[in-house]
Amino acid sequence: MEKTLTLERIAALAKARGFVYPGSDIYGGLANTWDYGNLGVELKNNVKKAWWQKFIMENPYNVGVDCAILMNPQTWVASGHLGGFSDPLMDCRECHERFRADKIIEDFCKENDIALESSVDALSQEEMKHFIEEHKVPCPTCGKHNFTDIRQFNLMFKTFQGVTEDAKDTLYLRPETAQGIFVNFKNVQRTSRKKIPFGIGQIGKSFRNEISPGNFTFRTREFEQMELEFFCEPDTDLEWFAYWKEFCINWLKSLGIKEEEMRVRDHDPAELAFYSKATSDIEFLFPSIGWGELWGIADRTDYDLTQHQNTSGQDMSYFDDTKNTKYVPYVIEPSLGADRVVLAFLCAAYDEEDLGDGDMRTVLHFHPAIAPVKIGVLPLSKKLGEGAEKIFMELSKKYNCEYDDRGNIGKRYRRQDEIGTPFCVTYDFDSETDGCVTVRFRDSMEQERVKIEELDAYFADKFVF
RNA sequence: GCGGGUGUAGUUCAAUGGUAGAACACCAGCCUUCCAAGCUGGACACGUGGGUUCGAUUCCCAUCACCCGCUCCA
Repeated sequence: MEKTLTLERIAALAKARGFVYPGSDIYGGLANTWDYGNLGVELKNNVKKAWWQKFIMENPYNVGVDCAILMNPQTWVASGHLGGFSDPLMDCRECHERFRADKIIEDFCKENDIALESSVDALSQEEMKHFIEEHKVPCPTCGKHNFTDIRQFNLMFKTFQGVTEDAKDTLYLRPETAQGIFVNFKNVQRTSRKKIPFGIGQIGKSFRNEISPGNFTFRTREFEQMELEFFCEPDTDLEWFAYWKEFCINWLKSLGIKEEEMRVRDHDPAELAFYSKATSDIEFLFPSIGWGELWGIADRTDYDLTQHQNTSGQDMSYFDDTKNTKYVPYVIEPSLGADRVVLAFLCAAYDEEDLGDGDMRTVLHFHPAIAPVKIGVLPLSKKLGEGAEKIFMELSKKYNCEYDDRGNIGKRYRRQDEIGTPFCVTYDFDSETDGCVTVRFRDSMEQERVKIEELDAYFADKFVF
């Protein structure tokens, strides 16, 4: 079973079968935008549904929200995105490589034992530029000293509200869904009557002006997140951190991600974002890319709520009436990229099976719960259309089905295999008299006879997870 | 963003300074009827915009997109 699967092959299949197309195709495209096609939208919706089901619907702690993408800019002042969500970049004019000014200074100081009065992060752009000129800091790659000016690269998309493009009307597209949850913490707590610990989940689009997106849908500037902000008592945060880490891993496993395809990577203290006390990434082994982050689980402490409390002047604390104490809750945030995890499921499902004698089939072994098409309904012959159509109409009320009467039956099975349809129902000449159909399984290629009137009950438990 | 490469049907590949061919896929009809590649017919392409030229898919420039590398990634 040795084969080198590449992202390119996945992207090719995705485009050919209607999972994902390049965005704005007829205008020559727009870099790193992708559109989900007829099958892709089903797959993605199923994945989102599966997340919502386990994290919100079935979960005793959590409730959901759906917040606006545009928010009062004060939100980003409080969250730190307006000040800190940018990198000071400069290029070497000699070798054309690009560096982060703060990184270069940091490394230079370490190497030459120079002690800065304050941390590099505290330096302004001017001061960094000045430092680099004064010390004739060399380019780490070519050793020369000929840099461009420092340019700030803010990762937030800017836009304008109203008709005039005035600075005071500047808005930002949210770079994460989390802040919508934080600003609504009091609202949701009150209306849901939840007691701590409890969580608020959200699925929605976010936008980041990444310097270099790429690798198919792995990193795009517009992407969808599935985030949970779980509020708990201070000092219980590390327990909940472990709890949710386990919960997320189990969710992935239950939908067919194998243990050897994922790993957990704990950030070391130096790597932690300023708001975080602990962070673990669940990574997936992508073809071409290698290990890539799927799910970031962060202990955000009381950072966000405190920031909003200070910036807005609103009380963000919670009163625990069993213990008669008041505190700003701590937050555990498992944040999952929807497009990323869809890509992971696509990669994990992809298989090319050698059936011997040069016969090969491409199969997507999706878990039935996320398969875009649940059941293929196939009349053995076109002449059997009437009976098959009736079954299709009936099953379509509950499941996304596909009806196909073109070409021979073997070809149609292969076609369904290639888009990951777990079951095919074949209506044949005997069906007319015995009232049974053949149910054929994608993974084993085996089949069994089922009474037409029992199909409903037969499929009832096939798509749960 | 920088350096290098590539751009012809949906896909994989031809050819050409003067009507762009094929295979697979697709559609219609016939045959067959439970695991792809039977017969007949059909639709579909020179990424975009300029320039040179009597004439450009072919030569030149720009642009866009993709691939590889560097960089970056809350």
